Amino acid sequence: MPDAATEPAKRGRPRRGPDPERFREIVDAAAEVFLEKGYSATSIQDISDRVGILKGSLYHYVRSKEDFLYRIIKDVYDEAIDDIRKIGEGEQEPLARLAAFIRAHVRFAAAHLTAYTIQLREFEQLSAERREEIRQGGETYVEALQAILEDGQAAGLVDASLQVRLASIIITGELNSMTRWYSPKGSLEPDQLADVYVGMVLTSVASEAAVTKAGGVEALRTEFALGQG
Amino acid sequence: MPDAATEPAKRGRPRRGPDPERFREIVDAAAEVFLEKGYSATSIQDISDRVGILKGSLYHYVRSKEDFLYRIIKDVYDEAIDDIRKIGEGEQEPLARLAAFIRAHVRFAAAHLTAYTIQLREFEQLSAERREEIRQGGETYVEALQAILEDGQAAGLVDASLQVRLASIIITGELNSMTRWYSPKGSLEPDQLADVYVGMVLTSVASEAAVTKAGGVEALRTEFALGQG
Amino acid sequence: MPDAATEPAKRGRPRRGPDPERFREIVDAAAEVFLEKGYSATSIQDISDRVGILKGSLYHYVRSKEDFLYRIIKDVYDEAIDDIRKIGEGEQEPLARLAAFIRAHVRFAAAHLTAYTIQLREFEQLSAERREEIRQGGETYVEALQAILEDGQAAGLVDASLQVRLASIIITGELNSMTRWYSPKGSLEPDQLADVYVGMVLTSVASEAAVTKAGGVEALRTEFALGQG
Amino acid sequence: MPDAATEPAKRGRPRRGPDPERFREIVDAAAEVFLEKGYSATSIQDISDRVGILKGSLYHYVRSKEDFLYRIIKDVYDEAIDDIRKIGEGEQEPLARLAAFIRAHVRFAAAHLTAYTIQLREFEQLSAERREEIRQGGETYVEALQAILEDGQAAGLVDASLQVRLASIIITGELNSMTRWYSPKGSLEPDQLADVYVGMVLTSVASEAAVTKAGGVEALRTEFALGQG
DNA sequence: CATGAATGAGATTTCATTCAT
DNA sequence: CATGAATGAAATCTCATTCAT
Repeated sequence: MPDAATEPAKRGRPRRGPDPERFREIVDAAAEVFLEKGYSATSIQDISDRVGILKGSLYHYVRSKEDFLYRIIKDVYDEAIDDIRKIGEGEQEPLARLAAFIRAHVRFAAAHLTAYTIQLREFEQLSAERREEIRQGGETYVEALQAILEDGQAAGLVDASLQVRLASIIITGELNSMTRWYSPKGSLEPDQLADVYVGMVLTSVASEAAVTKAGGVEALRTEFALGQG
Repeated sequence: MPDAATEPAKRGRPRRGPDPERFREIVDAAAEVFLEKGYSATSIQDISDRVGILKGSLYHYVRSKEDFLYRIIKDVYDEAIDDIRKIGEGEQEPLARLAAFIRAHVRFAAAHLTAYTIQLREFEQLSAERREEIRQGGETYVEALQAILEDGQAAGLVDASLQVRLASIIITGELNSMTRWYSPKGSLEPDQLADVYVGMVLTSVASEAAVTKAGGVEALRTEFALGQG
Repeated sequence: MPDAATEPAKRGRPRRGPDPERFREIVDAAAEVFLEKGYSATSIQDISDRVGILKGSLYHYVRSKEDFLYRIIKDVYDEAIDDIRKIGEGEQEPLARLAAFIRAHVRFAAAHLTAYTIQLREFEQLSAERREEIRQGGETYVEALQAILEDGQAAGLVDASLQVRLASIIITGELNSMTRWYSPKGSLEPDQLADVYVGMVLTSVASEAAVTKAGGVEALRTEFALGQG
Repeated sequence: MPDAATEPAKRGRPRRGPDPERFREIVDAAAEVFLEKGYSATSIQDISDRVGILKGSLYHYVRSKEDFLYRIIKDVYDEAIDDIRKIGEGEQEPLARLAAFIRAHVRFAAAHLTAYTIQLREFEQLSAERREEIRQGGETYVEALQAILEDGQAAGLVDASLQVRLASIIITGELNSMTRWYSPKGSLEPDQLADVYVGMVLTSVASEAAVTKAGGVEALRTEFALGQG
């Protein structure tokens, strides 16, 4: 995976590549502006203003405006994929795994709020080839969720009549929608938000047996909570 | 609400403005393109190409590109507000009202998929004044939802420990996220989707009492379903 | 031969196409500047200045700077090909055909001096696809010349030991080089120049027999001359 | 001839300038690229890529892009002038001198193909001062040729009715056009090509007397040939 | 010598908008 | 109403050149 596509401005032979810290600084500036104005409505000028550099100078780091978007999205995407893989490696119980999945997602989205939001909003603005390349990343959130729900059904803990694929899509949308309003500057900590999500999602799919086992819906709703932040 | 801004090209002589059908046709074309490419990434050319007209000609119908966006959003927004007002006027029982609210939302979003999606995605691209003007429309979805949930808590049917404001935001996001994947061309009918949403949302907020009353979570999950479409 | 490639700015459906006279005016202006400064050294600004228009306005007529070059070259090329085809349709005698070919070439180059010069100089600046497309035009000057010389050898009028292919290339270069210095503003008429070319080229390839038949080299050198202009 | 302009980076301290071999290497790289893409279409990047160096580094050798062009052209030009001077110093007979001139030209062009081609094509891209400076080099090819032809007419060996100035220009164009197709990689040796040129050019200007003296055109055409290479 | 960051100017192209016909 | 030419501003990108390290 040499990823030559954005290896900033590698044309000829030499080039150790530019200072990676500076590069990150610049990509982060781009991300901020993309978040505020939207990718298409952002000009290269906007980015260079944010960095405090002339617009032409940005092309030291990147070959096109789209490269910025690509970098931002590729990076979160790769990390997100890693994250998914690790989830529930310990947990065997499906509802516990579901809870862990949700919490991981909320934490991740909160930790990479800017980039993750951009990925959700602007993915379609990437060129077809790059969209394809990134999508190959493998298993998606939806698929991972679906697998957990299926395990849950097999274990009798998830409502057997649930349309698992559809539910996964709905839950994913529910979780992702936090990017539309969540701010790290607010008083709501990621883990507190995760507690709420976990409670709502679990009860929205739990089987009768799961509810009973937990001692009722309200009990189930707090069973996997971390408590006050 | 004089709304002169987009009253298509009313200037100078006593003109009744252009053929309203043609106008709708053109605004719909604009909406299609905005949906496909995003507002900022759409050029006036793109729209005129879709209509089969030269770009200069569009200015007979509209005074600026933003007018298209405004028209599209204003129209759905107004209809949506009307819709909300009607909800549950009959229903007195909070969970029934919640179910009705959800169903109405799904139906509405499905019926106005393009415009509603654009409203969600591109609202921020409107000028500050127009955003302001539109927002004055009144009570939002979130507030309406919140009111229902509060009634539910008062009636002991919604989990008393639920953070109602937060839950309303989450549920709204969950419902709105259907615009990211739902297609009227698929085999899933709006009412079928609503059934699923209703089941998941209701159980995600229901109190112990509500569950018991319904005869268990699974029962509650289908209590307000319309059944097969 | 729809030739959509430069059909000026046809994006959507409609478009009868712009005023062809204005288009020609603009392409001619571009040709002038290309001739003076060279294609690569010419900016779109240079062209628009020459036309007396803003640079952006040029994109009404053309989709890229290269389109100008393409138009210029394609047009002369097509006419040149037509020209070649007609040559010597009457003449049966090889040396007469050779003389006619040379005269036609000189007249053509003089008549289309700007465009023909650009074609010779800047052909390589076209994109690979366009070069390919144009080359398909068919038989080239060199091939046409070669055919005439071969006929001449068969008839014993061209030196049998001549390397016909090589001679054709050399003669073509000799003829084309007039674009490097010829000016219609000078006192040398195209037909006078053609007389000189005809005399020099014919004697440079003539067989012993041809010379004898003409009554000597000097006689041969004037045999196909039109005389004073 | 102080020529400080490109005396590679001699400023400030007592420096002998950079390694001349490295300098030549770099200028040669520039020449290659100029030949392939044309001077104006070549970027400093292109050159530095070819050398395998970063573009900023080129400015250790040269003060501007034009300096490369100047170096290349100046060098061939100077050598070419030297070459002309030597021609025919031995030969007294005009046709022999003409043959020697042609052979020398072909050899020279073949030996310095890249630089000579660039000189022909890109001379006009030099600044006015540098063009002037170089032209002062003295007598040009055309003038040298013209002198030979005039001697030939005086000796009765060149067609008396020939417009000598015009013929010189034509022959020069004929010879120079070899740069448009000749390749040292092909099987045609410079001397073989020179044989052909000599034969064609001599018969194209020879007087009746010269032909008779040689024993016919065909004989004249091979009289000064070196034969198979 | 070479690097790599940056500059500043300019190149090509796009695009919303206007307007005479 | 529609056209098509044009505007004027801005957007993306290129590039020769400089310079501290």
